[in-house]
Amino acid sequence: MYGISPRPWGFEVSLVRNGVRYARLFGHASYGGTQQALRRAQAWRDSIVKEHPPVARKERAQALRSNNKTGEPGVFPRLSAQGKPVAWLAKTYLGHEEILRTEFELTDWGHAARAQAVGERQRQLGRMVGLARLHPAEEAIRQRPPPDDEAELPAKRSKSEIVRRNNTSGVSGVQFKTPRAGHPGYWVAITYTAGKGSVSKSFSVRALGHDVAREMAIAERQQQLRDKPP
DNA sequence: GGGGCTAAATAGATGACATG
DNA sequence: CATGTCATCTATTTAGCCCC
Repeated sequence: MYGISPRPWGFEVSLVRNGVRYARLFGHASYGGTQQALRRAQAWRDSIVKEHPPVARKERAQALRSNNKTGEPGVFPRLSAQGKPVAWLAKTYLGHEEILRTEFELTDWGHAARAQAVGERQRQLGRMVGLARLHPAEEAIRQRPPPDDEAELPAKRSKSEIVRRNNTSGVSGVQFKTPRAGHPGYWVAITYTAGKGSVSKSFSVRALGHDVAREMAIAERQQQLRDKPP
């Protein structure tokens, strides 16, 4: 479930690479069930992970932080109580149990101490290996070959195909209405197009009968979807 | 000459809000 | 109501620094 958060309506995938967020939603209504939505979410998550491997640790360690004063990451002076530099040092974090550190005292090196530290820092970086470890699951995902039954998953359904929980007709965009008590009612087909409002057509039960009106409304809805601009 | 604490940066997880 | 976007919280990594 790495990078995937369960939602009441399905799953959300959200990953960040180099400051860019890659996020996508996989609702079970859109993807034909919880299992299929999860499979899709995982496939997409895997593709993002493979497309955007993390930076090399070595590279990341070179980034200058805002509190850096020397202009060289990992290189800084050791100051005396009076605030005067007494030595320059190079420090690099290789791992919890291995932190490299070398000091170049001014008494030994004079003005060359700083340059020595810069050079030493470069040598230290040479020992830093691997990619930034973002999450234990990352490596496994990058190795894993894509599943071969990917194509068998149902295609994403458009919003207009989704039958909502409160739908009474079994067909999205088709509903039965009774304007007032005693009225035989009518079937309506309605389709919404973003920015353009919606078109609708009604089919009277009094004129057509219940079943015919319903069938015609369903047919009308399908026609509306065919006419609908993208 | 280190040991160890801490701040800064980054990214995953999660909740709030928006939209059709 | 279902889906989409954004903000915020939290965990991890590691440079910078203090102090013995």
